[in-house]
Amino acid sequence: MSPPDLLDDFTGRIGMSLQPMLDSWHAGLSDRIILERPAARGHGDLATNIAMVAAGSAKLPPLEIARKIVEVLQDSPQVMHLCEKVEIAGPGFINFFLNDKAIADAALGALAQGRDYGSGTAAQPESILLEFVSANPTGPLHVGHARYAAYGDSLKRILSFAGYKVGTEFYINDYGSQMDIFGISLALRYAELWGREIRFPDEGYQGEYTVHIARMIKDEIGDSLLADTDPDARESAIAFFRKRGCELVLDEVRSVLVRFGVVFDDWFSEAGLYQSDAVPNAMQALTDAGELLVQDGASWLLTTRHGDDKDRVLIRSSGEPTYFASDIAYHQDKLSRGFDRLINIWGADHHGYIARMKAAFAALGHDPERLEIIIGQLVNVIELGERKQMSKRKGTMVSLEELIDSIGVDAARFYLVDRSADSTLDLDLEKAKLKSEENPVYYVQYAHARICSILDRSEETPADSGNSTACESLESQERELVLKLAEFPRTVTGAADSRGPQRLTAYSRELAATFHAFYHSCPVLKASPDMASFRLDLCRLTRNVIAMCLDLVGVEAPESM
RNA sequence: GCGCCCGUAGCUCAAUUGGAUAGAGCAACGGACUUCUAAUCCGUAGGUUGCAGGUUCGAGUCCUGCCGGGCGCACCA
Repeated sequence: MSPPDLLDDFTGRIGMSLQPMLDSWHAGLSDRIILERPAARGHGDLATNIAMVAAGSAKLPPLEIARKIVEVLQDSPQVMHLCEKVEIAGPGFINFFLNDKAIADAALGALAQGRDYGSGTAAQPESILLEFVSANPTGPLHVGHARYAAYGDSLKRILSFAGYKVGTEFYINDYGSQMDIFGISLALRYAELWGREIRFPDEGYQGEYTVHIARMIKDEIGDSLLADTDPDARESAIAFFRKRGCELVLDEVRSVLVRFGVVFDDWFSEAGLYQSDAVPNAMQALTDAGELLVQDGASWLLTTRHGDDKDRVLIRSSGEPTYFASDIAYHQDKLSRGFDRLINIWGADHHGYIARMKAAFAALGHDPERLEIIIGQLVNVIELGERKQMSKRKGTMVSLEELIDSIGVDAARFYLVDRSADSTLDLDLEKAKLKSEENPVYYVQYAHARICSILDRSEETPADSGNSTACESLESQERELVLKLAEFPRTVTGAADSRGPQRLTAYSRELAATFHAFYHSCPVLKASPDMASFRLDLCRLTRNVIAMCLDLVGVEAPESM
């Protein structure tokens, strides 16, 4: 159990001092009552809206409540010994001006926690299965997948840091008609490599990459399947190309993701579901629950009972199960593995699928709340000022590989995760290349490198960390830095709860800016010995927090630049 | 037509889940390197948060209706 950080500690002290009075007003300490850093400097270091919130149940004007609260706080040593002064402002805010000693102590307390500072804040540390990317294995990943990979992986890191137990999974859609088309496309490319005339079907995968894959297969098997690749090719040959092509694509997908810093705990094959009884079992469970209806020769899941706008086919009249059928079986499997919550990250083009999936959960007797679907908006590629539709089939796309090659992993990940997932992202690769040196990631990394350089030049060793005596008097930039550092635990909580990694990149920029300002006005190594020692501790803490922020979004924290 | 997402500074985006005077970066302008990393800092300028109502002590944030953009609405996956 790590000690509470500055904000939590102070909140606790206020709460304890005010409890009796709040009880008498039947107000309680609801989560609407917040302690936060006010935007304006003149409003103190910390502020609370408690008087305004309590006004409702106390049936008194906010300002009057605020006066009574401040009276009580003035008599509370545990609050006042941290404060310079307390004042009432605006419609009833109570503003706290902390004394320098309290601020300096907070920094040393945070530093003492090392890599645990800000971690383990989850209110209920549930176990979560996070599924993302899950691209069809019919070609390389593109920048759209890159966005989900960066977002999902950052979310995994953040949730884990916050104390959740998180598993990540890539669902391989290696079954169904798209795979058949992929197999046929490869067979045709293969024949083409042997000099045969081919006519490529419109719905085939025409991207250049199919040639490379076909060549790899050709090198493996020679001409042994050539006779089978005519327009009326034998099913077994198609099956071979489908399977081998899928394996080769997955090898590439896996390795480019590793390069991108994204490693999945599990890869789950849809085709594998069909090698077990998972799908029939799920159908049976739905039949037993009376949720299935046979009509027009097909089996329908009555999802309208659970809020969907139309019922959905699970088994076609041909007897073939739909994608939805195997997806239900897949989610049954996920639940059977004991997760409290399933989070799926889907592209915006799948949002229409949410209602039916949740309905299936309800039909199986599960609480749909356990399934959380995050919709990530799409990435548009801009070329010569024009929006281009990305299509794997036509081969018109910017691959993750190209993105990494042109701007690097750090800039790419920071850029992709630096904006909320629910706004569409336009990516102009040429512009991104030109502008990559303006990427804010370097601003943050530079602060880290700067600190490392200072620590490197100082006489102190890592063993001196945290041994400074708290300063009695601080410069304003020192106060700002500590207060900014004090926001880190809440930033992590906010990022985890709102599933918003961009909170961390935004925070890391603010922290870097605060540090750079501190750097310019507060010399570290040239200060008097006591002061130098304290400032070195501030540097260590800042370095740790920046490194944690960057790590939480999968970006390196370099020691020099 | 119905559903989901978005609309904030010239551009790209934030905004502590409803808090006080809406903030950063880029672009523009003016300053600071014989100094612990100038990939930095300090300052100036830039806004009716798409529009109109509503809810309340308080709205960029919540509700309703418009306008504009994106994405969906299969016995495809």
